[in-house]
Amino acid sequence: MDKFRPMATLKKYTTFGEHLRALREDAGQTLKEVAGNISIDISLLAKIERNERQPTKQLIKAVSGYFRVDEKELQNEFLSDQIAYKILDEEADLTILKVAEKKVSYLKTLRNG
Amino acid sequence: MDKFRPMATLKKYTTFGEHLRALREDAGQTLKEVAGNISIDISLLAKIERNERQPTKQLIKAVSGYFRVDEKELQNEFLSDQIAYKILDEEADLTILKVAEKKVSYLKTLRNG
DNA sequence: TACCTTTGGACAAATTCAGACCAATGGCGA
DNA sequence: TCGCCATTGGTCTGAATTTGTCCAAAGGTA
Repeated sequence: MDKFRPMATLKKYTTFGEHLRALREDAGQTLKEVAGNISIDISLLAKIERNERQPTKQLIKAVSGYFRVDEKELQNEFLSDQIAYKILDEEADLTILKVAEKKVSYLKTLRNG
Repeated sequence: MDKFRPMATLKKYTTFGEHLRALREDAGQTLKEVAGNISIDISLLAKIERNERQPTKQLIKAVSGYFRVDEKELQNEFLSDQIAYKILDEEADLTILKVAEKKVSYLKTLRNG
């Protein structure tokens, strides 16, 4: 335990990959260590940390278990990433988020009768 | 012109497909007519109207041109659909939209320096 | 130099999905 | 009821996308 290492978890994460990397560095582990423990290719894990590959649900489950963090939280981190990147890709206006929110509510009430 | 037909455009659309269908019905045209004019399979157009297939950008451009509506508007309709469906699929909380919004803003400022 | 970690590229495997085709269903007028 | 036209439903495939693998290259440190 290095009590002087700044905790990356204090930082506000902007992406899933950054979050994952912070978890690993806070634990003071290498890519090889983590990859070995969750049975994944080192290079793939590195790419996921750099957001060059998307994590599968399986991987999110594995890393949240391994680092003892809430799985749902990581899922949300990833999901909000996807939405943000899509909006940037399409150069869409942020107002569509409000539209999407209304659609969700509406579609939910439809399903529940 | 049937001045007594209720204009579906007065309705609040919930999905891209509904919007597209309303445009067609307001114009009083059949699937065959529209599909023929924009060179697309009838069945495919029907599925898109029922949200069983996703429109390509090409198709969005074609129909917005054909019905003389703003292309960007239809693109946004589709994009917000995608986001809404994703949230429903993943059973995610609506709060991730706020997170996504912040991520977009942050990533934008990064790109612009 | 030797060693360990991370990054990068190329490729194979797997997945995903629009689009095509045709059969089946539905509605409506004669 | 029959015939016609519009819509829907099911299956399949070609193509694009993307994960995951492997290995080489780069970077850092003692």
